[in-house]
Amino acid sequence: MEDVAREAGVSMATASRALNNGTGVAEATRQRVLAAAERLSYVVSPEASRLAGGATGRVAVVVPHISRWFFAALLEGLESVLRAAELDVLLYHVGDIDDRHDFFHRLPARRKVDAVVVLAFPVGEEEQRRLELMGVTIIAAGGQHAAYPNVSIDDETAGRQAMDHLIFLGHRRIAMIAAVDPDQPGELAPSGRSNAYYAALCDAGIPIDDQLIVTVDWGGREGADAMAKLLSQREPPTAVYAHSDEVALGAIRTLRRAGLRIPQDVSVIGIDDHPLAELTDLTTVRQPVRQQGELAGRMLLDILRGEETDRGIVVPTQLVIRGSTAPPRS
Amino acid sequence: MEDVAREAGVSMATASRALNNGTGVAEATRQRVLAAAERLSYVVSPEASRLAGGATGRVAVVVPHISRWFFAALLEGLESVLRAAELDVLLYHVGDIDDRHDFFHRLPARRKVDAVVVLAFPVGEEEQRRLELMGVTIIAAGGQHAAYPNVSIDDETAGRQAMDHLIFLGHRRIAMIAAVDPDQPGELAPSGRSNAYYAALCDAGIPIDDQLIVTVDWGGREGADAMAKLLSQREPPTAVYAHSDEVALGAIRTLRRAGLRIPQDVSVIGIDDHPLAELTDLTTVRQPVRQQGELAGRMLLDILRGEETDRGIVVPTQLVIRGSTAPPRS
DNA sequence: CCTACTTTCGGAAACGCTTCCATCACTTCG
DNA sequence: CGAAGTGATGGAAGCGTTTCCGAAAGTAGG
Repeated sequence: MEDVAREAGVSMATASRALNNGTGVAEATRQRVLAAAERLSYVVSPEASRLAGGATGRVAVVVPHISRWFFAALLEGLESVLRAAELDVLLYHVGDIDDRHDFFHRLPARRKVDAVVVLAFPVGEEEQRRLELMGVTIIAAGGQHAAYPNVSIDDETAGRQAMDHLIFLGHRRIAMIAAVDPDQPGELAPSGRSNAYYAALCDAGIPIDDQLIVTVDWGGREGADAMAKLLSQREPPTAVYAHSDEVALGAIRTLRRAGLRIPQDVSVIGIDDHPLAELTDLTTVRQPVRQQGELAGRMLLDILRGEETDRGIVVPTQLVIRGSTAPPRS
Repeated sequence: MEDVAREAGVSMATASRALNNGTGVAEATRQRVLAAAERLSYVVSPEASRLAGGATGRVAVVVPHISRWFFAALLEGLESVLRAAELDVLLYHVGDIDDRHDFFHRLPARRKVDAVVVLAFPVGEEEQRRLELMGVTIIAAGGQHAAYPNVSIDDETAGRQAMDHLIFLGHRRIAMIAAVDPDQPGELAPSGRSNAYYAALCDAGIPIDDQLIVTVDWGGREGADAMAKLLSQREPPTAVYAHSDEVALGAIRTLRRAGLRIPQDVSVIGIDDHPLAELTDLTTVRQPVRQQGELAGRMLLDILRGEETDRGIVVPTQLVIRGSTAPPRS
């Protein structure tokens, strides 16, 4: 930086101010400094900057399951805008509850980041307070947490879109395969996707049959198992509403093995619009995942800059009708 | 740290040495310092440490496509061991060639990491030299780059396992859908998976028909298109060897739409053993993806510690026979 | 008992930046 | 025309470590 200052003919103090968009620097001077920095292809040392009281230029992203498409896509979107803003992304995978505790226990002590973005999993009150107390910004994406700024879909609306489609087609015996994340207890409160099931059925005047509701751990194989359970009943459903595409795909596999045709014998609908949903001709409710990541990134940028911003964005979902749903055989 | 030094009754210099496993510190003194640090729950400031010449405790992971299962799984494995070793993971998504150039252009200037792990994509000679020159360790995972330490599968062997299975079943008219990454040109050299096709056919005395080879961009939809192209020929194949499961899944979708049954009319085999391969009953060649990430992490740790280590691990692949392959109709 | 080493440890100088405070050249108003 | 602002700039003190170098203390050999 010394070189830059000299090149621009100013002091280090001024150079620093210019580089950090600080106030009290004549526009002309700033341009001169910026030009000099460019010429010398200079970049501030984050270490020194942070040490001297500046920002780290780093944000931590906490994600429960990297290898699941949903999280990866969210991450991809987030990373793209963060990187464009010259921020570095620190990745933290918190698989189970222990990891999670560990993360929230450690990070604060080190103060390595300016902010943390939590991808689609609940953060306890205490954990949140702990972070906020030390001035780390925190935002969420892909899950609804009224507690802090976040962007997500409206799970209940998405669920309704799926359920209403099934009901509109004429189905009355509709099963639900609810998925929960085994590693992330806490949000066991009734999820929006489940509520949608009850509400839709209620509005349509269809009685609720507990037998038609199966709750499993999140995943394709689990979805397959759930479907098997559903098929073992006296009066199997004519349609299945799965909380996610992966689960739906699992259900379809079981149905196929059972010799049932889709959608002639049983209709199946999922949520997410996983890339493979298109390939497998699965009807689903699309949510713009990458976009949620991007929006979260922009929101974070705004907050970091101290600008006003929406503290709760809900992105729309949309029914995508493909070949896995049809009216029930009459 | 000052507090710790005082608490232990030594100077800061000694405290620092003790904390960093440096030499020239009496064992008793070291224990005293460590105890004091523990008592005060002290952790070194990474910023200050780095600024003064220590290591950053950070490693950059460069990945071309976060949201593809393969890369995400690799990343997950890598992250797990790196994190266990107290290293932080900086994530860099380099989508296209520009990003990539940008990355290699910028990172060195910042010196923010101790090492960089390149996930499954080629790095140019010059780029490599640039990194090595400045003392950043570099290793690769998920792709074969003899240039530096790496862990991967043997693509040719994997391809042979797939092809040999098809040939063993009696297929002679076998198509190949080769996949290339549109964003990462450079490795256009014949891939191991393609070589396997030629070699297997050659060994079996089956003539090669160029019409049966289609090269497409990587992806399910592209696989579907490729299959359509294959089906538009006078004499379509009885089996399809796809370079990856996603491509295979795309091919299957086209086959289904064309009213062809799998595996009775056409056999399809992929490579990777994507989680959805199991759900869709796709025969494939499994490669341990997460494990490759973990091995790469360990290898990096060894190198960083200055220990001897294998500089080229090849993990085995394995044929997984499911329902998408069968002998051809005679 | 003295000299020449070998260990162990403390002093202090970086490391590259931010920011408080003082300085200085102008404006502006009475 | 002078006093009181106002905005731009420079000087210098940290920020929390690591590491070079010299000093002190202990060991061994002569």
